[in-house]
Amino acid sequence: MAYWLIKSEPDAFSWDEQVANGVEPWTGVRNHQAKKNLAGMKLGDRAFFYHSNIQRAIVGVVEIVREAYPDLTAESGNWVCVDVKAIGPMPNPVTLADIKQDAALADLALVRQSRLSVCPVSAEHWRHLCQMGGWTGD
DNA sequence: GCCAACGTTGGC
DNA sequence: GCCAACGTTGGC
Repeated sequence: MAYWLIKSEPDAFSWDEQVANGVEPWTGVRNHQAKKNLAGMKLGDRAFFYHSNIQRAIVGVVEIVREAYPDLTAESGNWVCVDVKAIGPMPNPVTLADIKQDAALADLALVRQSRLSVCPVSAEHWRHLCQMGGWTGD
């Protein structure tokens, strides 16, 4: 199983909305590297749900429940989306400031490529971030 | 095919 | 609100 991190501006689509909706199509990605990451997602993969801009913190965990398929919100280009399902909130949201202070997370894609909205997360980083956030799920 | 100009994203 | 990073566009 692979791990990911997906970003959303809470003004546009928040964790609360994700929880309320349950399963949500993750549309609107218009960046080739992010698209490549979306296309690499497999059923059952987990992803951190990150609030950019205002809050800048990992606030929840989602699971990929449908692999990449055409993003119908795209007017042109072959963009894709996946469906994600809320698993649960991060007990203690892990802020970007926390992440940046941790040397073990220095090469996290989130830090190195701040503009990439869909990032891979290694298994070690995933465990580390779960520990920081008090996530006790699997 | 190069590069300057410009737009967008996201952190601060 | 500003700025850095980076992607895209268009002139040459």
